Amino acid sequence: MGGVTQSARLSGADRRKQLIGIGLRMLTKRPIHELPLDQVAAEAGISRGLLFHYFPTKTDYYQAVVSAAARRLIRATTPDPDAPPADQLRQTLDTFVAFLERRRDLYLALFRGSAGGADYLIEIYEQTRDVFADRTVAALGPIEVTPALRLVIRGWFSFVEDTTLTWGRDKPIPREELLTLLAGALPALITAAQPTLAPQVHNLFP
Amino acid sequence: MGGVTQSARLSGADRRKQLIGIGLRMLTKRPIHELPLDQVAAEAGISRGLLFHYFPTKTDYYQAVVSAAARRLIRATTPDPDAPPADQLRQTLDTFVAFLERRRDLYLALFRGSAGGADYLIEIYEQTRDVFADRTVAALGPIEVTPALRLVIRGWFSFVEDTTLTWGRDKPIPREELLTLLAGALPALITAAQPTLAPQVHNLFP
DNA sequence: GCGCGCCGTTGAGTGTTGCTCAATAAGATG
DNA sequence: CATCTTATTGAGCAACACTCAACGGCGCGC
Repeated sequence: MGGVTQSARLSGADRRKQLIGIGLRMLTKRPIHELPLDQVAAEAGISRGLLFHYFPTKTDYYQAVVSAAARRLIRATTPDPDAPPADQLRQTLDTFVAFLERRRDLYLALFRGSAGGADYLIEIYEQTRDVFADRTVAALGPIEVTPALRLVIRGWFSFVEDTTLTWGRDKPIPREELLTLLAGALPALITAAQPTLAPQVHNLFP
Repeated sequence: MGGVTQSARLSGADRRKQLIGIGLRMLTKRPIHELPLDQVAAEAGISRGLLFHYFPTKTDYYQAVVSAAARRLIRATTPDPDAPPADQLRQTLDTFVAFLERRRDLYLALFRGSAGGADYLIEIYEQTRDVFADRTVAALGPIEVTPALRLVIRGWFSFVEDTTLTWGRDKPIPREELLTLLAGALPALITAAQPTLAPQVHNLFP
């Protein structure tokens, strides 16, 4: 099983990183309420008491781990800021699908699973989605963001997230076709919601 | 607060129903790991021991409650079997939105965020979605269900679910407009995924 | 009406787990 | 070397999930 390394004295920051890393790994396999903090401490080679020194409650620890996962996701999907907006959106989509392929269990356990849980988890999930929504709006160029459009953009993210996760189970179509489908869905949805925007949006993905 | 009724001797089936009903109510307010089974027992006016007689583990109890919620959702959105397929889909959509409006917390707590995604919960969620996917396929009439189409239909459900939940927070557009948007999204997505189906699908919602 | 067994019900008891706290030891600073 | 900071420990507590042996009301056969 896990490498129960006898650990030397670490700096606070390093110890936190180590503990969060362990959580990132272990919470991918079991849900939070099935993970005793004793096991985390054992894995890190420290006493229970020290764990509580860094994370006063189990909730604090969990929150820190989920936040770390969110940061990873955002970092992994950050597009090249010098590329044209449409390309940036393409990149985000592509890297997002790649992330979900590689870290499927982590994503399911840490985001999807916690999205309906406690408030502090919903908060993290919402913030993450806001980042993607903002990137999408940026890619659309200078158009008025009506409430309906904002709704559709967030909904499109859900569509992308869920379709990719479902696709990842047995990959019933080629990856390229999936990406085309996901990309094509955005102008389709926007047009359905606001037909006046159709012309501006149709050449989003040439 | 809760009516701690001193309860008489009940039949097994009735006691189960009562306990599940209590779970349905209490789990809407706090997540499962913050709900001691003592409180459930107290609310029902029985001893802890009896609770474990009906549900051997806390997981068993939780699973039973989530299943019950899923059955409620499916029952509440079942369309009139004698109506034409397109009407049935309209009905499902309308009642689904109504359900999410009325039982928002319950839906969020028991489906969207079920405790870090244990397998038995994902299973229930998947089965529920399958029901909606099947209803949608039925409404489309006799067309070949390709893998891509199946993906899009599931994805549409996610779009509907999430958009409605987001909309429910501050209702930035009128309810009717939301329904039109959600309904219009299905043919739009299908067309985006499979242009050959466009003609058959465009008069889905007259 | 009477014994008898079934089953809903209880309450005390147990091991694990989240969390506290006072005391220790290792490194940095003067 | 003295002192101050801080990472670290381990004992101890309370809450909770879960067990188990015994009780008691109800229906059944006789």
